[in-house]
Amino acid sequence: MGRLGKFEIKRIQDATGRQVCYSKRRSGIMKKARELAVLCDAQVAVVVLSSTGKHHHFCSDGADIKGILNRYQQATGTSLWTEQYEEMQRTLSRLKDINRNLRTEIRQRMGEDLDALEFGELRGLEQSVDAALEVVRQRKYQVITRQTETYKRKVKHSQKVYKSLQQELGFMDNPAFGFMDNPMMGGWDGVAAVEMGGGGSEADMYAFHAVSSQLDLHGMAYRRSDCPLFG
Amino acid sequence: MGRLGKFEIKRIQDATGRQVCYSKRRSGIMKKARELAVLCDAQVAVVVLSSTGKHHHFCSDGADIKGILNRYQQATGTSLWTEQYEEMQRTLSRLKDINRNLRTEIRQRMGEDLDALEFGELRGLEQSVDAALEVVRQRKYQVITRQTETYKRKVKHSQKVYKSLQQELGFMDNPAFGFMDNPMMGGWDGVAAVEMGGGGSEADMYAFHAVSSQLDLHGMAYRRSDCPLFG
DNA sequence: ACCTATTAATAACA
DNA sequence: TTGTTATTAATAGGT
Repeated sequence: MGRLGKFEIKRIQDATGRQVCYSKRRSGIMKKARELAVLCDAQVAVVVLSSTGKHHHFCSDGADIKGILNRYQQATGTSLWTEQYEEMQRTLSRLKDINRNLRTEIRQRMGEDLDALEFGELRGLEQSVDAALEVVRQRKYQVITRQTETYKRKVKHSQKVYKSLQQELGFMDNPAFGFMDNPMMGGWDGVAAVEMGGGGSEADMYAFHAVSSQLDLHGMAYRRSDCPLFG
Repeated sequence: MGRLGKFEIKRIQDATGRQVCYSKRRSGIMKKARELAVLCDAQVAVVVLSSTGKHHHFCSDGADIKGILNRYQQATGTSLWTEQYEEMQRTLSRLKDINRNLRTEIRQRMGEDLDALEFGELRGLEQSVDAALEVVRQRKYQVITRQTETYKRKVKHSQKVYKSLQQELGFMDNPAFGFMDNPMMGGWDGVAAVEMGGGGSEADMYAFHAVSSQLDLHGMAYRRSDCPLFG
């Protein structure tokens, strides 16, 4: 159709001509799409992206592109995004399973939900918890020892600095500036006394926050019914 | 176009005529789509769903519908499925965070990775593990006690049955059929001896399988780069 | 499917 | 861009 007899379907070289052709044929195809949809009671979606970055689309009647494409992939089995989606669903439910199991293990290690365990499992759990307790105790004493030694070193250093200062300033013989020896009543033992003594309200101040606070899991559930694709 | 002068664009009532029209116009629009794509160097996607359940689509050059629609939603800001996808991504990474934290807690309760804990946290952990150990021990003894009592009852019952059988058969005075009292050397104490004694290879048979076997988490990582949509 | 009368689309031009 | 027009392309209805 057109003025001249011959007309090849190949990329139009002239940019202007190509642009004009794009405009006219685009409106043409959209019109055809609408006619097809109305005449034949079909759902039609057309998406066009020009090489210059413009975009246009047509979509039959009241439906939206999303809906048509959903029906399309449902009808064809073609996967536009369903595959992705379902793989993620699987990953999600695996993660949730793992989560549940991890929680069960933690509860059991805390002495809860033991009813499901056989005697042998209970025995194993006891041994494991016992061993862990020993390791934690060792670590605690290691930490307290290190802290105490650091403190001792600091005190020693302060003493040293203070004494050399005294010497420099010539106050060596004034007893009012003397440095008290062992100001906290014996370093390690002092801290150990705090740690051991007075089980009660003070002990609660050291509640195991750093770990248990990691358990905020509210709002995590991802239900399939939340997803419009599968509503 | 056609034989008659007038031609309204409205749903064709005759089913056969509608079907014929669908065929012809569908191929027509596909042809137009291809011509538009080639002549004007554009990307064109057409999806048609007939009312009878058939489906057809056209897609320019080498690109696939998925690609064109991706570019389309990128160009327009329209969200065909990106929103869904990103929400799931968020959920996934939340779950993975939670998972990591749960593992950390378990490891700490097993006496591993304690380096990150402050003294106060270590103290809390020790107390928690200690309390759990006590609960597990109690439960173990409860189970062993119940098992032992069940066993005792069974033995008593067997004895009873055996004795009444002896009476019925008139073998009361034959010492060869006497029932041994306490055949396993003292019920509860006997089982307790098994539980307590000989720490070594026997103890490993009761390894804590039921719990630690829940920790198979391989292949869980979901990397964003796995997704062609965002490749 | 194939024809063909007719209308619709559109290439070239303004 | 938009409009006009000569031509070809699409296609309704019939076979």
